[in-house]
Amino acid sequence: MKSIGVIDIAREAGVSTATVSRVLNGSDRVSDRTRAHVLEVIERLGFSPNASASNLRRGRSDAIGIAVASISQPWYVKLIRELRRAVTARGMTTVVYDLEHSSRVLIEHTESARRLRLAGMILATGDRLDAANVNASLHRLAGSMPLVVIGQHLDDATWPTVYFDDVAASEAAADELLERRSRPMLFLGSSARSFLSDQRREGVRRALEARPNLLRDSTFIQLDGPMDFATGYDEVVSRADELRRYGLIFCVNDELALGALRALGELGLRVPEDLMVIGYGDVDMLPYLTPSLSSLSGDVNAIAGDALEAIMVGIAGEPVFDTRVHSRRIVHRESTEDRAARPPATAEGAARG
Amino acid sequence: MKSIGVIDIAREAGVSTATVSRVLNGSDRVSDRTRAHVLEVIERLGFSPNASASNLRRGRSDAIGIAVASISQPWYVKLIRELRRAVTARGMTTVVYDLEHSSRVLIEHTESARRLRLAGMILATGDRLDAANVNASLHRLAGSMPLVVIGQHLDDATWPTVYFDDVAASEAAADELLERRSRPMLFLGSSARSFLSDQRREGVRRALEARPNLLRDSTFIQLDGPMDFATGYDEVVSRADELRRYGLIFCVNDELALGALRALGELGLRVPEDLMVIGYGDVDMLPYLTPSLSSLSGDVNAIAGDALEAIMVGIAGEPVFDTRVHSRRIVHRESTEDRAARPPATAEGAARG
DNA sequence: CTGAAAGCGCTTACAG
DNA sequence: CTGAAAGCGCTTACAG
Repeated sequence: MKSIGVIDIAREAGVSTATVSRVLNGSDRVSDRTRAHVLEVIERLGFSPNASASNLRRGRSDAIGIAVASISQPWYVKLIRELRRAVTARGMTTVVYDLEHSSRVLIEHTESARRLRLAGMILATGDRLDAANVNASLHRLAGSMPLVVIGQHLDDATWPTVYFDDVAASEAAADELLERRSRPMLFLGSSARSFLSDQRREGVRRALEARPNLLRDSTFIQLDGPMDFATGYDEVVSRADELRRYGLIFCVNDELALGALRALGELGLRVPEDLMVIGYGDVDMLPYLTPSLSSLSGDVNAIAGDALEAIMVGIAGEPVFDTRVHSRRIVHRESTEDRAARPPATAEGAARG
Repeated sequence: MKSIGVIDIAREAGVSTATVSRVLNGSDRVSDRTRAHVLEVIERLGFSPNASASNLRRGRSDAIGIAVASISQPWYVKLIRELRRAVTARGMTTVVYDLEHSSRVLIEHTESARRLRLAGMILATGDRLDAANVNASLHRLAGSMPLVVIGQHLDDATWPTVYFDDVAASEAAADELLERRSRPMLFLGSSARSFLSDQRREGVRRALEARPNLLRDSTFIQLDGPMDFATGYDEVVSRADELRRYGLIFCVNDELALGALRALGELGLRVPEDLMVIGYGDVDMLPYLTPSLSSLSGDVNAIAGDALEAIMVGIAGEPVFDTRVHSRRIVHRESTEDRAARPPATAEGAARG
């Protein structure tokens, strides 16, 4: 079936295609009477303007790309939704890209975004972007459209960056927990592929550096595979013999922490009495675990607001800020409670964390 | 900056734009020598073909839309990834739409898909699609491109449908659990807005119908808000006084079940000794909870395979099957274990469920 | 194997 | 406020 175009609408309405186009685009250079008539015809014929033709003629798309490290991580889903809400409110649209933590997929998506001539791209990932092929793709992308990166600053970036200071957040959190319990730590999950996990480890290391005897007996585990529930579980179970050396397990994300929690339970170790556990990201389910999990939380809306401002200013062709840094806060729940024995479970209202 | 086009490539390579286009599209009507030369120029100038121009001229996009009820639910994320993998392997691309469980967003996205002249749309949701405005959008969409719906069959559907038989799955599961523990049930989460939750309740109801005395003392809770961790928690806490009446809490999704689990723990009720708990969806984290959560599992790949076949056949313009039905299986973990006292936690290897 | 030229469906500067 | 016409950057039927 041949689909309906502006020509069909123009003929049916007895006007020119220029007028149809003006109605479609909300131009005020159309009389109310003409506009109403044209809209009626559009509605009646079920006309939907061809976005390719429109974008081609205009020389740009009205869509902003949102690429995130993984849509299976709740923080990124919140970010996508907040950005979509804000972008839609400005009359533009969004295209979502799930990078699946894969540099191959990242490169595929950046090429796709270039072909689509998107209005701009917001890229949010903690995975390293400095591999040669990824870096080249990013620079090519930034040469085609405004780009904003959320999560990490690259030395050779020509684009604005918004991120959390995870070194400071980790150091502050580790410091606070070491004050409470002066014991060695097990750090779970730095990775050569993840920029953020490096930052998080670095912060913890700094806190331990001020306590050399604890640093000596602490362990930093590097993970090369996925950092998910199974890995958190496996890593803890495989270290069953040495766990009593530590006072805290510090995980680079909440998934690892949840897996660790399960493993500790199976091993008969109590949380927080024997070992405290803390994660990163503060996903929604943490208050509902038993024990509820503490985590380092980062405000989605603050980041989304900055990214949106940067991309809009960039689209307008104006100069954009270079870098914006946000801070995280620690959210204490049962897994880092300072207690010798568990209080009555209902007392804390932990589910309202 | 004016971006590079086929004309620039043609001039630089000393060929016509027709030849450049043939190289871009992998036509075999180009000599190897010419092809290599043109590709070199494309690479050197960093040329990226304008998708709008290409789509406009071809009259179609090579992108398939994938719209899911919510990207915060892991099953849908798996579906998206499996579909993307398969679509990419066929040389096409995907566009992801997150419906956020909102009919308004669904309508926005279907209109957007029509404007983009997508090659086809795969829509996966358990939310009701029979409201007048949603239904009209779907029929308009199906009039514009091949459509496949995953999750529910509508009587007036003109498109193929793939779904799980959740009535049968719920009935079988409830039956099995009632055999083990002949006690009334608390069913959590049917909703006027969710087709799937209706199906799931219906299956449970049928299993109870064969046991009238249990049916009489069972309770079916309708939820109008979100069906998330907080709701599962709140609903159980607010029924603290009556919980001992029940032998099982049957939840329409895993999120509710997790919230319920936490609430039961706070109330001092043991799972599964006092109450069994089962969810729906079998998300990855369930084996790592304490106790690990039982759930009804559905195979993503089988559904994705059928949906992909249907959309591809539809794009080819050939007749497509009407309906394909898949079955779910129950995955037993600690929360439905038949036991009087908890065995040693390490015994079961639950984390490998 | 290659090129000249038409045309996909819109939008917009220009003229009235 | 409205219309005639050019043109966005590709692809493809046609001719050679």
